[in-house]
Amino acid sequence: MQYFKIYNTLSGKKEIFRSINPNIVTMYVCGPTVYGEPHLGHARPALTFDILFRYLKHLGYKVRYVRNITDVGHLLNDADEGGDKIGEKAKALKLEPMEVANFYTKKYHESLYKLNIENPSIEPLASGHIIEQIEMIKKIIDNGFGYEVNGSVYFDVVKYNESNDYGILSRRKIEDLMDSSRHLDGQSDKKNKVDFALWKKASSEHIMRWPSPWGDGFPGWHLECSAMSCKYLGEEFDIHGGGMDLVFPHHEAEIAQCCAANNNKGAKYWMHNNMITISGQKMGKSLGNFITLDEFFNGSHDKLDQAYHPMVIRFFLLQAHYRSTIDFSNTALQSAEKGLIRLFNAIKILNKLKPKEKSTVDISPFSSKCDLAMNDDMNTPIVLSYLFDLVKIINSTYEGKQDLSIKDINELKKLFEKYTVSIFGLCNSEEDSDPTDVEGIMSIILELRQNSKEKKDWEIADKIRDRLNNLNIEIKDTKDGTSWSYKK
RNA sequence: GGUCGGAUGGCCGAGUGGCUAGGCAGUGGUCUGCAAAACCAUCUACACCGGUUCGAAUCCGGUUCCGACCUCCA
Repeated sequence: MQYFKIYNTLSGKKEIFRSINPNIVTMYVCGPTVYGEPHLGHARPALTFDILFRYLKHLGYKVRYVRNITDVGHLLNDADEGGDKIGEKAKALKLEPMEVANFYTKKYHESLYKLNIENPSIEPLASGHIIEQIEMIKKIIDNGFGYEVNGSVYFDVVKYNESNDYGILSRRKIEDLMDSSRHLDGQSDKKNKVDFALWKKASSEHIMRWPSPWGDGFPGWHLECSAMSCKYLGEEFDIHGGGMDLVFPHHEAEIAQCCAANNNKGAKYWMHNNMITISGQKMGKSLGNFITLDEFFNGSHDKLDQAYHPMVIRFFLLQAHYRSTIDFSNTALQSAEKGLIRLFNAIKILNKLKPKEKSTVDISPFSSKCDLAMNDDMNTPIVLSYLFDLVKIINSTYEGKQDLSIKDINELKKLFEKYTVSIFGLCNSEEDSDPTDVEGIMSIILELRQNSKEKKDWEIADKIRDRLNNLNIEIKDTKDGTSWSYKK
């Protein structure tokens, strides 16, 4: 019996995953704030938890996967001042804030679709859950962990820490936070500088605003995830995911809010994907060194030598473990592209292998080795390394240097289908989407070329090859006849 | 400054006490009318200094360098 182990940030260890309810997994992942173009950094958590979503389903769980869209709140800085990001963008573009949010939500969806990332079960909007957030604030106040000042409501971290552990997730001590937190300019309404806003009073020029028991305002930084996870997954659920940069303060605050409101930490397992770096430094909006997904897909960014197919991006990310940083470079991406083509070619060849009586290689351990790697905190690079071992076997079988029985060939087909397509979501879209019978047409062309070759009419044979090459179709002459494939 | 993580071959990137990651690139060969692909073989490692051990890239201590979080961030 194999167990699925995942690294839990809460314990700092890999733990055996056991769902709260048998056969059902509830999972919440922090989605983007939709005020800018989706970039490579957004793709990492979306992909990490897409793999988890797919894998859990593979393990036989019914999964309810909630990934939010943040379309309100979030001030530009921590000093309780400045507009909110969406509002500022709306002002700059002279648009309604909801136009900004909708525009970038659509962009986000389009990019994830291209990356073959499955839709979550529920994708709630923060703006659609203001009532739930207000209700949660009321509970926090009633339980004595929130206080109102001048139309804003703050979370009393110091008081909370007396009976709970603020820092349980990020392993921080409140004394250190008191020492190191940035000094705020001007007077703050907060009792302590570690306190955070649950509700902010809207200044007169603030566009995004809602009525509340404390006056017109908008919800605080961290509240929406607590309110929405609770609404759709319950006070206690299985997995909460997001980028590592959200561990503190965002997820720490979420735990505090949930405990303060419901006396329950919320998620049992906290999972965090690492960052994407560019020349060793985090790729991020605030650093201005990010590359948008569209730019990758069409190659339009200065730093890019070429366009990269979404599947190449997907494969590139899967080649690293989700808890490692992964460094972007053109050479790394180009390597990934070639590797992916090699993988796809082998899958195609696999379907053409001629079975023999008996296999000369033992492929039986591979399936469980792949499962073992996946069960070890989703070690996708290791799974890929095994698949590439199999690529070698498939290719050498095609060359006639190895034999595979029909049983083993079918075994391999199942294995590649399971990992490459179902779990890793790598699809060779060019072949899947072709409505015409290209195979049939190609076999006619190749037959004619074969006739020329037999007559040693190299001119015709080469012409066919060159012309097809111009159409992005590559011809390969092998012992068993000629094969063809798309170049990219 | 505080907390945490990292340093692996030309590049990317796994592993974690003894046995090979894998991809890309390089080199030599096989195949081929040529080409491409593929196959076979092969080369370049575990930041530095100590220690533990029969044995360490892997454990322990120290050093250097890098990064993340401590403001919004995926």
